[in-house]
Amino acid sequence: MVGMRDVAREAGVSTSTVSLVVNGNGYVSAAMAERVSQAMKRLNYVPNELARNFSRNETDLVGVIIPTIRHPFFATLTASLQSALYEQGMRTVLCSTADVDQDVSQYVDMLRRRAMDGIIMGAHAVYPADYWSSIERPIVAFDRFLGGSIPSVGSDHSQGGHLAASLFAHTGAHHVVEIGGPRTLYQTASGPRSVSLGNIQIAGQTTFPPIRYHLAFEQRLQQTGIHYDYIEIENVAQMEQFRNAAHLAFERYPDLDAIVAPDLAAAFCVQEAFRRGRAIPGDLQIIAYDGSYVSDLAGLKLTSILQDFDGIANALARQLLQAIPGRVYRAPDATQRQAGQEGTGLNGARPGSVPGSELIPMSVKLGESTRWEGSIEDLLSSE
Amino acid sequence: MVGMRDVAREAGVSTSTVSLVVNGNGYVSAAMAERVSQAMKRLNYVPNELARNFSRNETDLVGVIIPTIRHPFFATLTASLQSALYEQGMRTVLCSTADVDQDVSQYVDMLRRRAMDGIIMGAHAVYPADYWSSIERPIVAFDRFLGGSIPSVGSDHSQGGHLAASLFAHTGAHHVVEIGGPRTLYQTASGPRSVSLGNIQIAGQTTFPPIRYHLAFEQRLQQTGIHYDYIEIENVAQMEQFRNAAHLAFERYPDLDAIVAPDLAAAFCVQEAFRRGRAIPGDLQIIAYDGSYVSDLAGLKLTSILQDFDGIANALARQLLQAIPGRVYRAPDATQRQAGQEGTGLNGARPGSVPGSELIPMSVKLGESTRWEGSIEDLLSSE
DNA sequence: CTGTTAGCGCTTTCAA
DNA sequence: TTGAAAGCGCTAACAG
Repeated sequence: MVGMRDVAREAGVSTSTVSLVVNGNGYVSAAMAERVSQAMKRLNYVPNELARNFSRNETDLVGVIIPTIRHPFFATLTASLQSALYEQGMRTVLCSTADVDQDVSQYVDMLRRRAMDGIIMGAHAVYPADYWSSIERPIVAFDRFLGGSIPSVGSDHSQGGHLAASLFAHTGAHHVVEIGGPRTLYQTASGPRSVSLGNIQIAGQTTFPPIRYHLAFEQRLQQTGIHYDYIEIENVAQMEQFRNAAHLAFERYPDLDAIVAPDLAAAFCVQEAFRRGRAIPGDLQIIAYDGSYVSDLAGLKLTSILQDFDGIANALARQLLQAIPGRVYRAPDATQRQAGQEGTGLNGARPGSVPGSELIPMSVKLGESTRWEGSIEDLLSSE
Repeated sequence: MVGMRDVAREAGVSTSTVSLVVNGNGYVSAAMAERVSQAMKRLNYVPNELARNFSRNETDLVGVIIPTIRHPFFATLTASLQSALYEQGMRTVLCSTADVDQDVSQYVDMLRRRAMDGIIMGAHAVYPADYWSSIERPIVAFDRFLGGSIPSVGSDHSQGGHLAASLFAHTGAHHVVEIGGPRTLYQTASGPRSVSLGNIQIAGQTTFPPIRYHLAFEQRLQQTGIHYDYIEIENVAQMEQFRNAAHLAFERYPDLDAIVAPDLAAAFCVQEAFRRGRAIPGDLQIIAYDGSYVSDLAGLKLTSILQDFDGIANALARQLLQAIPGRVYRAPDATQRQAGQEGTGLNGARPGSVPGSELIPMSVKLGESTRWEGSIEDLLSSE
């Protein structure tokens, strides 16, 4: 293997000069640089990144922990993340826990051993807050609060919940069924505390922010007196559960006339509706929550509450880069920033109460599965 | 940072002994091992993987190059790949070219610089064969032939094409429309050679094996005298194109009564059909090719030609590991091997003509979008 | 601007 | 079974 010394010898310079040329940082005269470049070319020199990593004590690798890359939501988010990270000179190590049937700890250990420069944590895990804080390496959480000083980024789900409920409230829904994640995640940041799904309104943070969508949703429905029920999906990584939940919704609540569900579940609901001869949106309205491409495939264009995947990804990348010592976050082009926006943008971001946390605004894309004829602005102004 | 020397000092042994204990390979007395372990615990020692990588000249990282992780097909494949690689002690670096708007060469350079131990190449690239062979580092291709000695793994698409055509032939289709990838990839392994889509039958390899599906499909249809047309998708990474292709199929060929299409396109075809009041499968039959979960979401259960994602992933992982010097491939449990099998398994794998190449058998899952009432065995035995 | 030099933390012969 | 020691290839002071 031809190394720097060889190049240095060939060019008649020292290794440090070669290093400067390769990395293009320090001051090297043009002549010298040229001479070295020629030597590199002659010898077919390829820098050894392992040695470089070892020396710098960095890998430029970021672990992206998610439940499964199969799921369109996480696939879409991961695509945005990979792009945002790439712009910052970082590469993505895929860490989908359900796909490899592994605990999160495997990947955290890689972080500890410095195999990665940081981690974006977007999967469920059972560790107490001090597990995370004791790691003392760059970690940023997606849609969850891990512990004291670990930043968190996620969509503004209270806004999303409010939007969904408003749509139903203004289109004369009577019985809404919501399909969503496990209730065991209904906990406050101050410790595990189970929360009734009844009439209460939570103060403070939940450890699992998407739950705020449910709460806002519920609250808004109650204003209008719409009856609603909840169907729980235990494991987001198992697609079967989305189908089962959809089936259950129709079996258990024959009089339902409105559904909000993660778009995978929403797609199955469409199928159930077709099969049972329920007309959409005349007889039954459906809102897909998340807004991955699946909401476009489901037999008709679903109205959906969109997450701003690129916005989330950029925020995550920024938070992570800021947590890596010696790194600076370079903002992407303005043109790129807007790429994720589709449909109607709403409120600006509001800071969460956890340090470094960010809420990314959501938006609505009206499709064929709801009855609202006007614009979203119309809807909101009539609130 | 506490390193091996510290542990060695604490335990009163040499660093090499500590190394042996950490890696659990050499011969160390139980007492000594225990003493060292205690010391590690006391000092909270965490091995530095960068130093290890540097020393071993390995990273245990594999780059998975695909067009986009957004696409359900590649997401599913990547999930299987990640699992297969994890079992071999390798981690996955996500390299989706369209998501980061980068050329394949960026990732190949990483391979050259030893930032990864190998690459699985599943995206389109324009380089000549000698580009790939000159790299002289572990590379395995998915569904394409790159160059002389680079192994290739992919589904047996001629089988898939034959299956699809047989289904149509036996259910009285008259006008079949096929939606598929770019025709410019219709090249033989012996060099770029464009191939008419007319009546000819190709001898030899195409550089892009999925094309064989088209050829087999066409050939089988001709036996029955079924009229057919082809609609081309230029860029697989752009989902819009799938929708457009679906729309185009109905506009251009109003009398079509059968469609084969990648499942994303198939899903949009269902939507078009609904919108136009075409009854499925009575009036129009649809076969989804690939068989990712999308074929279950599309408003009804689509009949699909399935790729064996786990089978493909295991073969890719095996080929790659065998190409990495000093690595041995350990076969996964029998239970895991079958995980990917769904529907009806068919012919066994047939070796391709390129060294190290493998063809993974495909299968059929009958859904609601075709009219065949019997089993697949019935269908094939009536051939 | 360029060269000298001292590591980075671990693996791996080779001796003892 | 354990220890001593020589790197692995590059970076980054520091000196010139």
